[in-house]
Parts: sequence; structure tokens; C-alpha cells
Amino acid sequence: MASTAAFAATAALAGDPTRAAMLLALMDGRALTAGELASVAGVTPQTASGHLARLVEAGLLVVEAQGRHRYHRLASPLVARMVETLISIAGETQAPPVRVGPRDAALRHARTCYDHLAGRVAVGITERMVATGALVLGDDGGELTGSGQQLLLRIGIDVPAPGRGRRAFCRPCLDWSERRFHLAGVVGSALLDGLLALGWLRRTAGSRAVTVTPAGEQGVRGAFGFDPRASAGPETSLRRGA
Amino acid sequence: MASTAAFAATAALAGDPTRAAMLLALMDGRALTAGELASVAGVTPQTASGHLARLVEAGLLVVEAQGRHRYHRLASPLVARMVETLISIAGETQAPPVRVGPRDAALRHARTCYDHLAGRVAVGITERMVATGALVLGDDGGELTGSGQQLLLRIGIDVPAPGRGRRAFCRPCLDWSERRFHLAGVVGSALLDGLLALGWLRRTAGSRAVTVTPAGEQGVRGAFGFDPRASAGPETSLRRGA
DNA sequence: GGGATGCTTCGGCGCAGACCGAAGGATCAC
DNA sequence: GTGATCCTTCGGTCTGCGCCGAAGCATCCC
Repeated sequence: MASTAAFAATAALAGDPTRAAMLLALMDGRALTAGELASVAGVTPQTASGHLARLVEAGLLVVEAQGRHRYHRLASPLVARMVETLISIAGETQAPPVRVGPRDAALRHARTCYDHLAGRVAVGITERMVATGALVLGDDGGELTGSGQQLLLRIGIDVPAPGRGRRAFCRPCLDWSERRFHLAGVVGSALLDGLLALGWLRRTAGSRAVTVTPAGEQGVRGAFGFDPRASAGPETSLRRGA
Repeated sequence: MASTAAFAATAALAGDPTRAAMLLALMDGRALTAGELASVAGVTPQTASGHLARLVEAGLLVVEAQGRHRYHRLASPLVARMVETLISIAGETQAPPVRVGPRDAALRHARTCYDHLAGRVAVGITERMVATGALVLGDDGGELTGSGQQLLLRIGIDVPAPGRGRRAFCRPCLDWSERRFHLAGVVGSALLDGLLALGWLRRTAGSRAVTVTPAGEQGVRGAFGFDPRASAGPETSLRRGA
């Protein structure tokens, strides 16, 4: 085998609770300082420092020094995808360990997932786009149709051409809270950026949660035919995913 | 957060070298007995038993008792996908740790990857299909075109209709040895099954390696315009993927 | 029935590694 | 320069867990 050892080492890195907390904290795509990550993970700076060094050395994170701060972020979308997959599996298999709190409620409603939008709002928009033929989704592959492209262009979101590049253009991403799919890849990323630029969504400080502005409620309803407030509905309960 | 603990626990499960060896051994989709897995991982049966119990309890494996044997296999394609992703990252980031041997050479040439074909032959076929318009691949999403469907039908492989089902229909899977994409999902699975049924490929005992039969060399060349023997060429060297 | 095989549970050993306190650069503000 | 932050390295402690030997069930064969 090429290397069971390398495989195990990589998984083990993500398998420590402290490092796991760090990886999850970086899932919104931002870069955080070593101190912030220490705080997020609930350990002292010197402990965090050791963990971060290992994550960087293994290529899961990249670090950029800026003055006396050292900013860490996920090394690549591939790493984000690994984290996503692990979240899916963990959610899939574990019984709900603790009661969900109000903070979780906000996250379930709308949040960033690395570089795209996740949560009920994201799932709702995605499913409406599929229903109206703006989007074709298999389970792991997808395509933005001509009408979809026009739909986005109409609200001022210009999606770059597919191209043969190495970056995923359009793909579904399993939503850990909804167990249904939302939109990721280049299209998903452009969508999030666009909605933020339009002022329809606003990031919240210190959290991956995203709030829908009043303008956003109206805009999303008009453009996608989906009411973001409707997403306060009952829990979905799809047990077995993909 | 939903559960850092569950996330870390799942990753930690895959992070132990012994369990990692077991997961990798199950990646060809077959079910193996506890004893076989103990042997693969190089531990005593009682040690293996403990590990397997934990993997089953976490939902990564499912077990089926048959007489005095207990057959274990991956619980779902989602788990296989997690393993794939980890393999990609491990290969991506680690410097090649040891010299590759002849056993690796066979694996690099053609092997099964859970339920589909991987290795140079798989990558070659996939890329030829893309070049001839039988297949459209983004980076994470894909589509089998009408001409692709006909191509497969012509050699006797009937791909089930896409459908809206939860199973991935057609998607690229990053090949750990080639760092390029091969075909996975329903189409990839149907392709592997078809080529085995045609007698073009043959599984080897005790390994994920697959050999191309003489009939297979001719058939693949004729059907896909790709010469499996040509894949003994120089190493590819794509450094940074996705 | 008796014996072989496959797997599990129990108990104890030993090591990897996660943690923190203390101390040592590096960079910024003044 | 002095002092304050931010981060790292070093040393030492301690827990968690991976491992095996021994023993106990279950299943199959004869």
C-alpha cells in the first residue's frame, strides 16, 4: 500500500478534539491567529502552538506571518472537503449527543461552509433552483443551466465560465444540519459572495452563522421563489444519506 | 457546534494505524472476516476484535454473522468517500515516504477503488471518454452524455437511468496514485462490473489490484481508443491537485 | 459426544502524546 | 531604550489507549 501510515497520520491529526475544534473553526474560510485558535479550542497558547505546527507541517493548514500575529487557514478546498465529509459521517452515525441550543438554531438556519452558503436557507435556495430547472444536480455532480446562469445574472451575480480548471465548478455538498444538499464549488462560492455584496446576507461576528437582512428576505423570495422565513419550519428527518 | 466531539471521535477512529489498515483493506467493497482483517492489519484476533467492535458501533462498518464467521464491510459509500478523501490528502501533503515496490506498481496500473476502477487504466479510459465527448466532467461533478451512453451500450454495459436517487450517479474521484480523476458513482460502478463481466479485467486474489486480460487490452483499445499497455509510461507529476 | 476453529471478553502492561508552567525570541508601541 | 503582546521551545507529569496472554462462548466437523 502506498502508505497506510500517511493515511492514519492524517486522520489522527483531525482526530484530536483540540485540533478538530481548530479545523472546524477555520471552516468558514477565514484565517485566524494562533491565539484565537487557542481560545476557540480551549487550551493555552503553548499547547495550541504545538498543534498548529503539526497541522501546518502535515499540509492541512497554511500559515502567514503578519507582524507578531500568525494567521492560519485551511490549506486547500480539499482539506475543507475532508472536514465536510467527516462532519457528515459523524452526524450520520452518532445519536444526537446533546440538546441543540439557540446558537445551533442560528447555524442551522444559515451559515457559511468554507466558501459557500449552508443551512436551511442554502438548502431551500438550492432545491428551488433544481425545481425550476436553473440547476441540475445528481448526487455528487451538478450543472448550472443556461436559465440558471441568467437567473443569477439578473440579480447581479456573474458566474465565471466553467472551464477545465481544477477547481470544482458546481457540486452538491451534504448539509450536516439538514441532511440534504446545498450548492458548493465555484457557483456556490459566487452565490455566497454575491448575496453578501447585495446586502441580502450579513456575516455575524465570531460565528459561522449568517443572518438574512430584510432586503434579503424580499430579494431571495423574488429571485428564487423561496421564503427564508419559511425555513423556521419543523425539523427534517432524513435518516440515511448518500 | 453540533459536535466537535463526534467529529474528532470519527476521525480518531480512522487515525489509528491498525484501524486504518482495516478500512483500506475494505476499500474494494468486499466483506472480510474478523480474522482476515486481523491478519491484514498485523495484529492478534483479540486486538482486531476490539477495533472492529468500535468501528461497527460508530457506524463506519457493518457486520454480518455467517456461521462462525463475521463478515465486515464499509457501512456506506459515504464512508468509502471519507477514506478516499483522506487518501488524497495524505498523498497530497506527505512527501513520498518510502520507495514504491512492484506490488505498488500493479496497484498503480489498475485496481478497484471501493466499487469502481482506479489507477492508470481508469484514468486513461476516463480521460479518453472526456476527450471524445462521451463524458463531461467538472471537477466534482459529471455527466454521461448520450454518446457516452451509446458507447457503453455498444460493449454491453447498460447504465441505469440517472434518476433523482440519493446515490451519486456520475462523479470524478481523485486517483491517489495518478493525482488525476477517474470515474466513480453509479456509472463508474457499472463500468467496473461490466468490464469484469466481459472478461476484460480480472480481480487478483488478496489484493485490490486488477489485471487487464489480453481480450481486455484489445477491447479497451477498440472501445475507448486507449491502450492499457501504454500506461506503463513515465510517472506523472502533478504536484498540487484540486 | 469430543475436538477444532473463529471470535469475544477480561486484565494488566507499556508507550505515545496531550497538557501546562516556565522561560526565551520576535514584533509592536512609546 | 522599556514594556507589552504574540508566539514558540523546553521539561516534566499524567492519562488514554493499543497491545497481548489467558480464558470463555459459539459454531462447525466428525
